[in-house]
Amino acid sequence: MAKVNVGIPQGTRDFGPEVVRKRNYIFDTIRNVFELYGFQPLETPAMENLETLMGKYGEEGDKLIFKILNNGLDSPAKQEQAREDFEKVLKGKNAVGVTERALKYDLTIPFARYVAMNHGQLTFPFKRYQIQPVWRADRPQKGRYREFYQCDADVVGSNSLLNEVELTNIYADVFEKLKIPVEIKINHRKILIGLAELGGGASKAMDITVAIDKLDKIGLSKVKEELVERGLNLSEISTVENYLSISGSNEEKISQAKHLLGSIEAGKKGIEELEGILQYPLATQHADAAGRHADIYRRDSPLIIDFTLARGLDYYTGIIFEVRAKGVQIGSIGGGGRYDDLTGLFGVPNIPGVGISFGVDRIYDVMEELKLFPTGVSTATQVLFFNLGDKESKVALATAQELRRKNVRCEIYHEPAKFDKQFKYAEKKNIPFVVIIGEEEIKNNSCKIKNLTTGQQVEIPLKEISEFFFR
RNA sequence: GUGGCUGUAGCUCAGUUGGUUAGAGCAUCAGAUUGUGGUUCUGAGGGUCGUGGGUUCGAGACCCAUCAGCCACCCCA
Repeated sequence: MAKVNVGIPQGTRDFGPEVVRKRNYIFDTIRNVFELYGFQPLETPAMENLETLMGKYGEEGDKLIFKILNNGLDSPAKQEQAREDFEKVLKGKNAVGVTERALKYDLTIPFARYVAMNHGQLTFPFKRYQIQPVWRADRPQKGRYREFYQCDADVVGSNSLLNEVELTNIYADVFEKLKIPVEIKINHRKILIGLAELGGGASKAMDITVAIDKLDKIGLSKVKEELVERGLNLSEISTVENYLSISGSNEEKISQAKHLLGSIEAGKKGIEELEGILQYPLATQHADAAGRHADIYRRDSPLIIDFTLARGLDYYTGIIFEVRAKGVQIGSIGGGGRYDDLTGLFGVPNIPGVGISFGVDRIYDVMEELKLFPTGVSTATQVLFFNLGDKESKVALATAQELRRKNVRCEIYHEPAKFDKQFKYAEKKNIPFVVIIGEEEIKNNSCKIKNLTTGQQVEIPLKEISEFFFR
């Protein structure tokens, strides 16, 4: 075997036929739900102007943006400028002479850019969904890739809480359809701001959220250590500790939060909105024929208040979401939230929005780990026609065409071969039926159909074949 | 960006303190079987031991470098 010296960039992957089918199953499920809720599709370019992306994802985010080297840097006319700009790059600055485009980092900012560019033509509220790859120059590890797909749904141009309710319903709907047990955690940025005002002042908001976000990972005592490092005094820390000790059902959490933060304007507002969302029923778990699920559902609601939820993206200002799969050690498989004024960054103020995102690649990993893909997903061809010679294959081909016209997916074995081989081919490709048309069958005007799953075989008149597959 | 682990057949992995011609299972192909798969049996192909250097009489094993993959931190989907 020749040594192949080829590869693909770190953190990227090829997807073989089986994997593509499974991924499409996820994409289709999500897309259908988006459509059910009245969202419209949008696609934006793989790359954006660098300045569109820079400064939107926080300092860390900027470092993770894949930048594209300008073409023509070697042209003599530009060489001096290129050299000068490269010096800037070495100092950690951006220089348009070297790079002025970048691969998109998420779907939300390009969407905001689109809305800003087209706000004159759009009817608001504008509800769009978008399913496209994004790129991050992160170091790959479990559940983390450098190229991965996001599926976003956003509503812009409306302040109504009903949008948040609909989006949580989309989350619940999709994950129910995919059979992934999830927790949909919700929190509110204003509650975090309220906490900061109470414990250290608004300027400490970032320090506090960063620290408490780690609670479930590093534990309370380490969080307190980190708060000390970040310059909070003892009484401030004890305020934060009180906040973190909030527990119980959603209702209990709300009432404790009111007690602690209800006197602060921001906190009060945040709590009210969380309460507002929880008042709506989450209408995903449909009663089955016997009417079960109908009332146990409220207790099993995946919607859970988590006051430690912070989320990194700078632009969120209201409700924030994060979805985690139960029983799988992987990061979040979805996230989102409300932003007051994203398009303001592009010169068009006063268009608020709220959105959610699905991480398909992680959802795939979760479903693989929990073995949740339905068996039919990898069935491509439904019927294999055996090839038993020249004359026989002509009949087989004609019959296959008849079935194909009726949308049955068929193929004919590519050359005459022993039964053994043709059977094994069908097996390997997971084809459930084989049709045998040989000399005998042609004489009788019939065909044999064998179900490879059950092993049962029947002989029927050739002209009844399509009925067989539509019983 | 920081740290750790692992690279031996297509895949999963053995390989003794450094010692003859580097093994197994699975997979592939052929045959037993010229109209009935999944089971079984027989046989075959397939390796520059990630790459480059070093130590040694001798390296798959030890040392250094490098590349790749995985994992953790940071951050995130």
